[in-house]
Amino acid sequence: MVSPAEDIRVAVDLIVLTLREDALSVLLVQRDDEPHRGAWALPGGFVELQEDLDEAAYRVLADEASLGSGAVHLEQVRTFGAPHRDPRGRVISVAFMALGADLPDPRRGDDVADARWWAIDELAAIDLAFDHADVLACSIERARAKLEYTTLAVTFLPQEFTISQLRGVYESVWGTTLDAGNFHRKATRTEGFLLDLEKHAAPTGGRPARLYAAGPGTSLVPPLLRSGD
Amino acid sequence: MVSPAEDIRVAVDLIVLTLREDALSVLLVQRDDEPHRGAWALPGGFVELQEDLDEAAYRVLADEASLGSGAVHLEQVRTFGAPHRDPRGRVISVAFMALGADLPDPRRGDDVADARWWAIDELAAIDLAFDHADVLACSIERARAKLEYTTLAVTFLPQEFTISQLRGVYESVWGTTLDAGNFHRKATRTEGFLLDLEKHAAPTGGRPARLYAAGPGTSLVPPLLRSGD
DNA sequence: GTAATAGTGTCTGTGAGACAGTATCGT
DNA sequence: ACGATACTGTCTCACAGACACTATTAC
Repeated sequence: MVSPAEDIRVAVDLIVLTLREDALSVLLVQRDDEPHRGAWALPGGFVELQEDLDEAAYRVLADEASLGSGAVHLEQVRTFGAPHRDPRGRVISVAFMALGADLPDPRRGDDVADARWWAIDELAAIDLAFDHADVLACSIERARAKLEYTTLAVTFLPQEFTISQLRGVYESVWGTTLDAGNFHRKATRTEGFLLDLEKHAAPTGGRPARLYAAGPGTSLVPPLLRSGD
Repeated sequence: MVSPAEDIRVAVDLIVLTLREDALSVLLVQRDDEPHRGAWALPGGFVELQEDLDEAAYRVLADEASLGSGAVHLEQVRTFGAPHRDPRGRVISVAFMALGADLPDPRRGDDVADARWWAIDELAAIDLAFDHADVLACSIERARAKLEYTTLAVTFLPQEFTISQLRGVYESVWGTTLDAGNFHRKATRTEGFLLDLEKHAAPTGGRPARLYAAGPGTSLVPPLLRSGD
């Protein structure tokens, strides 16, 4: 069977999300080549022949963001393949979302003029390269939705955390405020969500908060809905 | 920029789901070529150079299932790209789920020995080609989950339908039984789900059922959870 | 009338949201 | 003492599930 698609190339694009000072932020790189030279874009790269899709994503994560695979939760979002999304030719891109706690400032990679974290709210002002604004919007909506019915929020936090910090994740990602008391009850009473470490954090001007770690569960039943919006 | 991925080919695979005699069923084709000659597989095909991914999916749908784009709801599921999933070489496949009402029996296409509907429950007995069992399982789980929080169930029904038929969709796809009275109340009182046509179906041995059409809403708030399972 | 299917009412338990109250720290 | 943060109790409303009841057809 002869392939009619020999000139299609396959890439992965990464939407690396973290919380920086309570703001949901994404890692962008400034392009050093045409097309879109000087524009900000999602980190990405072509898939190699002997490499699975998520291996490619991990490789790009290491190359362009100096992040090891242990630091993040990686998840496929969607594949984007409009014929002219890349002016160089036909490129189909598999978008991966990477969520991590307190990720470091990026070091500069190849083909890249600069790399930095952007708060989501800052991005209304700038134009992203290619269709990356769509890809990003799709991923952020996915992340927001998955906080509702999975335990994904803990991936934004260090190994040990307090309920207040966990609530802060929900508030920052959703852009809402939540009732502290009701959230506390809901989080602590949901089976499998949290592991009580039976110790306390250093106090920060009030009663010291109990420390928790991520529990064994991955889904939240019943879900934690952002109903009030 | 030289691509290191010139030999990767991109395909779409289709998971065409419908209800046949109250059984969730999928369209499979029997391969007429190596590899996996004689095995049953999901319909699929390579993406052409000037064609968007969903255009490719619609084309395959027309070629291998004689289904027009109006008849189905098409939705991207996930992309599968393990290096040796296809023994002929590196093939990355974007999986699309197509849901439709009462779809016709397929006519035979090219490269295909046979094509028919299989009830999901029959598939435990047979081995699908490539990684298509994984692809199918992933899609069915997606469909089951989306019935909970979207109005997707109506895509399995004709334009005009009764509440009983709608409940039948949920029962068939989830493999559960639901309380008729509670379901009726829930479905009719969820804003945007249904459009009351203010007429009745021909009776079938009992009180004639009111007819409804799909409403304008796409998401179900609050969701219709398969909690009892 | 009976059987069958459609649709409503009613009760009960669970849980979310509002918000008041208690606990434990620093100063 | 007081302010600040962490938790807990209580009330109310909405809704899911169980299930009894009424409605409208065919026979």
